[in-house]
Amino acid sequence: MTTPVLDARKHAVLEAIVDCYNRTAEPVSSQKIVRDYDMGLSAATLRNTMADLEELGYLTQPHTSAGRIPTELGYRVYVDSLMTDQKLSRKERQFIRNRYASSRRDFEEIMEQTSKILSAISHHIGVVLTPELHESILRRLELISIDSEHILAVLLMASGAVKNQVVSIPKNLSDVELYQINRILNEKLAGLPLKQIRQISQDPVKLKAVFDQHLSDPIAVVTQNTFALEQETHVYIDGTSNFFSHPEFGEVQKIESLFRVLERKEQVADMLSVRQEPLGIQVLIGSENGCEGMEMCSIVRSSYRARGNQLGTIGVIGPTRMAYPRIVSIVRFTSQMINELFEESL
Amino acid sequence: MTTPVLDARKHAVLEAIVDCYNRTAEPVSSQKIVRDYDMGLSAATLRNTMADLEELGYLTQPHTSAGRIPTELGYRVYVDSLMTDQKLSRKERQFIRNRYASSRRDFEEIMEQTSKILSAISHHIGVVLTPELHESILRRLELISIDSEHILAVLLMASGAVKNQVVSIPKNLSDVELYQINRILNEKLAGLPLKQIRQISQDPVKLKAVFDQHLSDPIAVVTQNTFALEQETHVYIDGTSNFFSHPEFGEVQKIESLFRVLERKEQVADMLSVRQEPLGIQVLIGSENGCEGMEMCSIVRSSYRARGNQLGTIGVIGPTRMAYPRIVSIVRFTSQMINELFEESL
DNA sequence: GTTAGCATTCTCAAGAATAGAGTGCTAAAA
DNA sequence: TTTTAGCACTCTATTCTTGAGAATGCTAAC
Repeated sequence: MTTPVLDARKHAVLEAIVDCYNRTAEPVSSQKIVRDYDMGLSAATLRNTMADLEELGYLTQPHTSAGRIPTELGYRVYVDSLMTDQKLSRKERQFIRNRYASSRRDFEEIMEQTSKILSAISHHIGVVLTPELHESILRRLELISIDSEHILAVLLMASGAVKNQVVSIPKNLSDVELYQINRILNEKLAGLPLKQIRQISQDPVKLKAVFDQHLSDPIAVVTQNTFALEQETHVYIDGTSNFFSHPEFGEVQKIESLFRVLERKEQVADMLSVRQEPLGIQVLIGSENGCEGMEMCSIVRSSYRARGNQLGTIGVIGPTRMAYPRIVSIVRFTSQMINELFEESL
Repeated sequence: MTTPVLDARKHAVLEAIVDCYNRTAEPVSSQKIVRDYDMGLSAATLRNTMADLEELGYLTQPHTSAGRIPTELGYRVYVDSLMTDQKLSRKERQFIRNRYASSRRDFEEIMEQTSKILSAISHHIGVVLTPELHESILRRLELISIDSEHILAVLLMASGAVKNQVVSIPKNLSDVELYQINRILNEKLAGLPLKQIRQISQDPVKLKAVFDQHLSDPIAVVTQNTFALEQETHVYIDGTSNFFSHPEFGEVQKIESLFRVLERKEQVADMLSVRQEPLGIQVLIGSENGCEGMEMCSIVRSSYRARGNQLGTIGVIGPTRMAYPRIVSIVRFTSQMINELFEESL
């Protein structure tokens, strides 16, 4: 990371402007800084500095006779090198802990609670992505008879996730046979990632190799139908209506484009999902999220580790003008909490 | 039902106004009716009739020199006795059938698809409520070991719904014991409604009566923990962003109150759920839904029959100014489709 | 290098003027 | 008795103007 070519004063002014704008949602004037921040400089001097910062691309003006607001680049510098860590208060940490403590400990409940907690404490949108089903490791499989043509396959993942799948079966499969198949499948497939199981199930050669002398027609069919799963990530979203309280979304069309995106869960998953860097906090500012209609939103996200080292993502979506230090702390603390929850319980 | 005290002309005028307002979203003037509807009356005569209808409470004016719009009472009359059935076109029926045909046939998928279909074809919000878990009948129960302290209980309902529940168990329960318990629970409890099972599980006397000589401490504990379910209805909502296209929601605060309600699934469930009249279409106009913040919305709902006679609800939420005949047809046809799906498949 | 002062630019809110839509009423026609 | 034409009246929505206020950039002094 290259240090931005900004002297101490420019840093200080940029920080003040970001801070002030985040609080007021109004363009920041030189006067305002003189009054609210003790910089030991006159308004005229600040104006000069602000003009410099604008020329460098860190600030912009809505119109000639208005104050300045940070550009995306300005926020970038702020987030990368200016802002100071702001720990959550004891009260806030306790709030999060309590919410988790008072809910059940199963996978789904943790996911759902997390999105609720994130939105409740950040006052923005809380999002949780489950680990990709394909990457998940099968821990145990249970086949339950429904009728003569269908069974319910219950896939219990190492991550703690449970996936139900209705599967068509060859007719006239007796309970005993089903039980046998169930036993063999567990024996041969438990412990493998779903992706791999799927490859096996679709390749007769591999099937033969894995199941050896146990392989039979019914086993092949059941295996194939059970693991014909789509790529799948569950997306939990909460707090969407928090966006109505932000003044920058006072016009319907701005909020409309946002909501249209949020309704497409795949798009949300795309924005949030962490592929390259596995751990730690990431901040996507404005158009960096690469999603049309979300240019005025920033995302703070972090991966978490479910059981079996499965990686999922949590995140907060808010307006570009968000209190980054605070939101970063919230996301960091919450992802740690999830990691702990998965380690200790279940 | 009492026939409203309206002569033929008043009926015709009211119908024309409702129809016109629903298309244009603008107050309807006497001129407009003369031009668009062939009533054989002059504007002046229409004005007299409209004044009468206003006095009777069926119409209102936004301001003195504006046209008329229907009141809730006006819509009520229109829906109850004026509007004519409008069958879905072959194309629309085919659209719905195709959507169902190209999706899996399991319970969850049907529920989710239905909310999507409803919103896609109505251009409003599609909602689906699953049958209440408490009313559902247990078809089969499967206990799957997770670790020494937890099992996963899979409840397969007669309706086709599946409920997963992580259950704490007494330590050191062997696989064989678990299997035994599983067998006995199925033997004794399958076929009973969850509500009843819950009562049994919490009452030592009833437990003893049901399980007879099979009753043991582990069985009592597992039963109790497995069926300690909350009252639960799943709510599937789709198409919320359709609301942005309606001109009456041009201001943020109007749409805000709506979205705040939609985020509370319990409130949506309350509005939709049909308690008294079990079958058929119901139309709730404006404030009739009894939900604060939803006064400008109407609801068209219908119950459906899942397997085992479990009743759920589907519905469409749209602005009070909606095309009632069309929406009613959509909801009616879709609920029939679901009934068929549950009868034939799975 | 910093600051005070000032002309300049632009927005926003309030007021005034105007056009247009639609009504209710009255008196005539059917 | 019912219907209709005509017209005065009311209210909205749009446009334009105006003035106040906020903030700036620039210049000249400190």
